[in-house]
Amino acid sequence: MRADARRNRDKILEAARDAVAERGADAPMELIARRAGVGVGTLYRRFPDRSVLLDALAEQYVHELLDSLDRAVAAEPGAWAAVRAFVVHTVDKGRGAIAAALAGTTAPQARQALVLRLDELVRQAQAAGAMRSDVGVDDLMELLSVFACHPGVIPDRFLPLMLDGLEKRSLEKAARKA
Amino acid sequence: MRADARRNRDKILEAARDAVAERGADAPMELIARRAGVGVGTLYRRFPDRSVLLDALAEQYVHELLDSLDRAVAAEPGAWAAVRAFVVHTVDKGRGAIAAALAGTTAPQARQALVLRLDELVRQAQAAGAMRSDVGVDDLMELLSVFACHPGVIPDRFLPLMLDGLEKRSLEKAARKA
DNA sequence: TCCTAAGCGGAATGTAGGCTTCCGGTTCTA
DNA sequence: TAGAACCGGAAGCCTACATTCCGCTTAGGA
Repeated sequence: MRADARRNRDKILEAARDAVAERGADAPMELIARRAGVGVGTLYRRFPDRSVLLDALAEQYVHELLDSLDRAVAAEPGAWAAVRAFVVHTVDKGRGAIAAALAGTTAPQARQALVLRLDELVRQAQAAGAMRSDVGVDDLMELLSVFACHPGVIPDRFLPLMLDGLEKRSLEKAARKA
Repeated sequence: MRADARRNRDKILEAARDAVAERGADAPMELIARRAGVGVGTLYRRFPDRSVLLDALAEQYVHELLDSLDRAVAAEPGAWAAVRAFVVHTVDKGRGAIAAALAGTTAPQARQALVLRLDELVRQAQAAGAMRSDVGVDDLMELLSVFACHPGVIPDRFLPLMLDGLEKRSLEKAARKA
């Protein structure tokens, strides 16, 4: 693969990510091409159809989430803190719409890895008594999707509330204050 | 207006409500007509363009919400209980997508009435110390929209959590248990 | 019962937005 | 410097809708 071709491939992937985040999984191919500063022809040569592009995107994204999760685990003192940090970071980055758009559809094996890793962490947090135990990974994944679909005011206002709801200690803390 | 014409008008409104709930504000006119068991021509004679139909829908819906709110106030013992019941009922009925789709767009005066009424109730609940005071009507309306957009598992799992988060007493209750 | 204005259905038309292909020109790189 | 790999984007095709139009049907008053 020629150097310029690889460069274009990367630009396309980046543009696609933005476009999909904004307009959903059926963002126009032409829009993606324009944003990448590339002709549609180039886009189609590299990704013969939309699903190929989407797959590539999903895989890339899930890997980033995995990295982000690892970083959270390394940086935070406990399992619950790591979960919390991961959720906040993911929602903040605001690219979650991709995850939402692609949720069940693509890159199932990569997604699975993420889910397993997160599940492990959730169980730890719950075992440590730091997190409500009537909520599971699947709930968390859905939560991410929802917040991802409503960028802006919704996450800002409700994410902390939601996280408080998931945390056990905060309940005690709040009550102690009252 | 002839009797059959009125009958059709009602059928159209009902079909439109379903269609908009499922497919958003730009649900195909033809779909609406088919569901109403009516030709497109009939639809267009009654509602010259989409916006007229949407307005009628929004007005009808907001009035229902107002009724529902009044009923909740009459049936429940306190302001917070009424707010809670209203939210649950609205999300359950699952037609909230209409509200979401139409949110800022239409029937502003009717919507305003609902917001005022709900605001009053929220303030009461907060004054009585039953509800978190860092959340307002606007937040509540947005919350409704979000849950409305994600029918199914999301509301089922998270609405109670969210409501717990909004309630003050539940915090104390939970802590007491722990 | 009969008449006719009010209604009705749905084919036909017009339009917009997108997908994909194709090919003449351009750019790497061996 | 040859030529294989690449590029851009115009062109054609297609799907999905909105909206109009008109010949047929029907409610409901005289």
